[in-house]
Amino acid sequence: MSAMTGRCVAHLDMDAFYVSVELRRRPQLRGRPVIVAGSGPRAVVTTASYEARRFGVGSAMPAARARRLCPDGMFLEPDFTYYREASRVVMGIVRAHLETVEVVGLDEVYLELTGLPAPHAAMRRIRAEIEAHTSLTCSIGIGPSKLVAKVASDAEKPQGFVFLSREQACERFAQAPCGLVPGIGPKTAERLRAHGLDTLGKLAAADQDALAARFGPRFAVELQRRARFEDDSPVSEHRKVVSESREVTFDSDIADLGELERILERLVDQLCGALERQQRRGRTIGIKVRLDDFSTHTRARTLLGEVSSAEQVWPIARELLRRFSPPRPVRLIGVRVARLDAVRTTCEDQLTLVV
DNA sequence: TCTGGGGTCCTCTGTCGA
DNA sequence: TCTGTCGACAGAGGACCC
Repeated sequence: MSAMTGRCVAHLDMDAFYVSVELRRRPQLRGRPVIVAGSGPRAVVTTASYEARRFGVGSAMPAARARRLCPDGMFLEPDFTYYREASRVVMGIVRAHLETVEVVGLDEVYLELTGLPAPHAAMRRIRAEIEAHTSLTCSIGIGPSKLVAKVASDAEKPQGFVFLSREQACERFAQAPCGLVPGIGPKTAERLRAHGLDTLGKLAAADQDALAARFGPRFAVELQRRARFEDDSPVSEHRKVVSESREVTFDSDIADLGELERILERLVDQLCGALERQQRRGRTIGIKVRLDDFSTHTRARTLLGEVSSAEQVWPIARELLRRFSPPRPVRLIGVRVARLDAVRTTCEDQLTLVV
């Protein structure tokens, strides 16, 4: 626990979650390289078992590439209904032990432990209970902030249990690439590398003014704070859902506007059906179009009042598409309703409602 | 061999009214 | 009355996350 502030946060991250859930109902696959990925020509890998990762297979990789890297791998179609149910059980166990939990996706959660008499023991109990009830394992990181806890939980996967102070995190990851830290993605890491900042230690020690000149004053401060593992963001149970969308990538590109309109109308129906079931309404209607050169274009219109029905959304979405008039074949089309009213608030609600 | 789906947040730019 | 500026919004693009 941090001596100065007394703050204590845990990050609990399920190990190869989707694959592990699949292995419960297909135990004969244990020990084999298992890859959860879509089956279409443009599918990507959702999760790979640790055995598959040894072949170089990783999340977000095109499934076609994964098949080449790991031809004997067992490829499974994602079954999100099944994963959501498993997640609900895990999160139920966590909530039974602790009050302040922030669910991030199906397989990870931040926990506020500040004030607990024995936070480490509490986390070991939670982990044991999850494993006993679900046969699923997780990794746990504990630190004085969400940032330290998150990086600590990743450090010794699977089944890790890592406790670090901020200072220990700085020391342990000083030689690590900047992209280790959440919020520094591939693009930013590459830009940093181009300026000689290839490790978190170098970024943490970089000259603030020089950094600001290259990345802008605000982003520079944020980058350096992350490199120094400085973070005081709260574990917040209530996250406002501000938009909802549906999109689809085609197996092959589509140039015909009439066909695009028919597909967009189906997406509008799906989205509006979900919104109406949730009794949610929004003021901004948007479309998204990805062309065959992978450039992404969005068009949006904000209305005076809130809407949710397909009868209201579809004419606007259609007009946005017609006005954009895709100049090249289209590989993805999507529709979005944003500036949603504030009915549903927590991530958990969102996860359970979308089923 | 290209690159999902569903989100959030940030930045830049243009517009408009005070 | 003219001009500049400031803030709020909206739209678009992009980075990032799971």
